[in-house]
Amino acid sequence: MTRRDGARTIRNMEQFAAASGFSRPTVSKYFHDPSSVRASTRAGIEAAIERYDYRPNLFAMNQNRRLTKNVGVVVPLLTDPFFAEIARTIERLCVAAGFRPILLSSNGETAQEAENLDTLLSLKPAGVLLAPLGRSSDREALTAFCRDVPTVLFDSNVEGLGEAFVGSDNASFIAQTVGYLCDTGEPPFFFEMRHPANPNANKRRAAFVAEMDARGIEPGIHKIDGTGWAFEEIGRRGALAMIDAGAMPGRTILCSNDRLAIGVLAACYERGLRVGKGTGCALRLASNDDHPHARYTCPALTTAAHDYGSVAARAVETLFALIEAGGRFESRQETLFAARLILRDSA
Amino acid sequence: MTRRDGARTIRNMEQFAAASGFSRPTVSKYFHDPSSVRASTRAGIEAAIERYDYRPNLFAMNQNRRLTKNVGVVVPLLTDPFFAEIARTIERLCVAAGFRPILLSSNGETAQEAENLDTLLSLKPAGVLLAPLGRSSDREALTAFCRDVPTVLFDSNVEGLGEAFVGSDNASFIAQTVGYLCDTGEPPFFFEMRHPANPNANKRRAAFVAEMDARGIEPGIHKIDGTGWAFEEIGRRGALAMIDAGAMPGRTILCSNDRLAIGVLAACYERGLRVGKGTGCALRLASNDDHPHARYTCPALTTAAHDYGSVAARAVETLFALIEAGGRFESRQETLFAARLILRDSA
DNA sequence: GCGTTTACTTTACGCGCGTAAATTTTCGTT
DNA sequence: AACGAAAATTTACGCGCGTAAAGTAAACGC
Repeated sequence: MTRRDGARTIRNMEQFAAASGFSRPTVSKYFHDPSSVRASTRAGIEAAIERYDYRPNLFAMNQNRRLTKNVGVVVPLLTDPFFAEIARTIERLCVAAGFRPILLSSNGETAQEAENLDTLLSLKPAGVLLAPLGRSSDREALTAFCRDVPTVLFDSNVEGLGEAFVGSDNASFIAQTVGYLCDTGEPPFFFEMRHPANPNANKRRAAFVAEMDARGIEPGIHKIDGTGWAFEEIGRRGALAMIDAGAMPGRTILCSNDRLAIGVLAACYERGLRVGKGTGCALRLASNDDHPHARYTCPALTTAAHDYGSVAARAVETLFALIEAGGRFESRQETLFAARLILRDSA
Repeated sequence: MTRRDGARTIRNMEQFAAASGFSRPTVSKYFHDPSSVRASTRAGIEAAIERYDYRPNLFAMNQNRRLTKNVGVVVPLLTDPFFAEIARTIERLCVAAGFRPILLSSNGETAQEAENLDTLLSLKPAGVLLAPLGRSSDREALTAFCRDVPTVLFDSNVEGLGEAFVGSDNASFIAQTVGYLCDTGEPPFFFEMRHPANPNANKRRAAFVAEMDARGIEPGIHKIDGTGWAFEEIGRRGALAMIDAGAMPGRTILCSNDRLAIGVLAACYERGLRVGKGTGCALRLASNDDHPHARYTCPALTTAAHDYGSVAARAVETLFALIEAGGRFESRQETLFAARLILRDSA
């Protein structure tokens, strides 16, 4: 016997209703929406819940419901603290709104992402918040999923997918970092992966080129090899190769994202290159994202910060609006939040 | 209408059984355990699954099952990459064994941990892998939960709770780091939080004292203030205070864990103290855990590594054995894995 | 070829709850 | 006090599947 039931006398809603002195349909209605019953009734039922510690069977509840109170949350990589943090915020907001968030990570793998959507499908979620892998997503699978489930994309946009997108304005990130770097010294060159997994990376590169063009400066870009999601290691190796080959295009680096920058910092340290804005420093390094760890690198990373809270809040709000609208919007909404420049010691 | 069903003709197992040419009970049996039907039958059903893309309703399946194929995985803080990584490994193993892992984070909060267990309870899991908060856990709630659900603890042990514990041998961590530091230079002093949230911290301190005693050296311990799970910031502030007060008991630091060490490194950098084993270095710093980030600190962190893989694998194995044993072991099993010393540049 | 085991089918019931329709009770209002 | 609206109750059925029992068909050993 796996489960060892105590002396819990109440086994189902029928018995609970009898014990609490109300009818089962009324109790059912209460559980569906407590505010749908009279205050006195509500108080009575809640007292009975307290007394008997009863909660309806989750599986039976959802079986006959067309849409459940489940909300799927899919992130590309949960071991990345950035996504862990935003997921945590989203979860909180969902719970506060009476929904049950189900957090899934795609672990950077196409197959896992598709599998996650498959899992969600069988959980009949009221809606899904999806941060797609991006380039390596199975577009067909995602499209099919979005046809069946009200979905709001966040973090990474995939054109036309889902009913809405909420994310950060990559141009704003680049404008601020480039602006700061140019105003305080030598213009930066852009450091990124040759084949970035994330669509934001492409937007950032384009924004960088545009921003430099607008300033009449030739945009320098250094592309490094490597695939996958181990960005720190990719950044480190790319930086080591660049340094050792004497191929550094300048002395001010703007990394596409913080995780790459963390790797670059490690490489610089290994090669004895001091990073920072002081006189004894060999180069300046700035980046984008304000990764939870950016505060604790050596030196602390100057970076453009996502508006975490706003992105998470708006994504959740949008999903709820979508659910109430019946799962479809007139047109696909895109919301972008501006970055906030965080000045630290690296540049 | 939220869900927009395509032309899927098969709506339930009845229809699927008819279409596949087998009876519903046989199909039901197949889904419960594919190996329980004849190979030819299995092939036929699988062909039909392929053709009709049918999957049984999750909620209806679990409603009448005493124990589901769900397995709960609860970690104290998912934004900590250490837990994210171990959770990822555990999830993989569960899926491979045909179980459905449900990952929940307690976010460092007592109430959230209790809530997670409550959520799991309603999901009728076959078993649960629980890494408790430790000191701040609601012991009563955990005890009640373990009475109802087969539970294996991991990472943090709580005496007497759950049917088994799988974790790392803190004494082995300390023995290796202390041994190395003592053999290669000045003996270390121990750097830790005054009121650590995690029980492993207490074991490590005790092991440190014992190890130093065994070597006939007075064990120096520096305790810092701070509560919560923002260890990097706590470590940083503690180190800044220590440095600025000139209260550093020595020039070799052994941190209780890597996240504190990361904060200490940041503080040292801010104060211009070079960390490492070279001649120009002001102090050496070693730590415990081999946090995913330890490779990318500046300098890279010398640390004692958890045997991630073994802990995860054994925890999962133990849980499956527990489930097969009917949810109870004769006696509470405790399995500890030794640490592996990772030499990098910080000491 | 027989008997035996194993696998499958038929039949039937139950799980716990959603939910609709019709009826009765309760409440707030004039 | 009377009345209409709101809320609760009664009754009844369905969801999709688990699962037990009894009977039938297929596979196996010798």
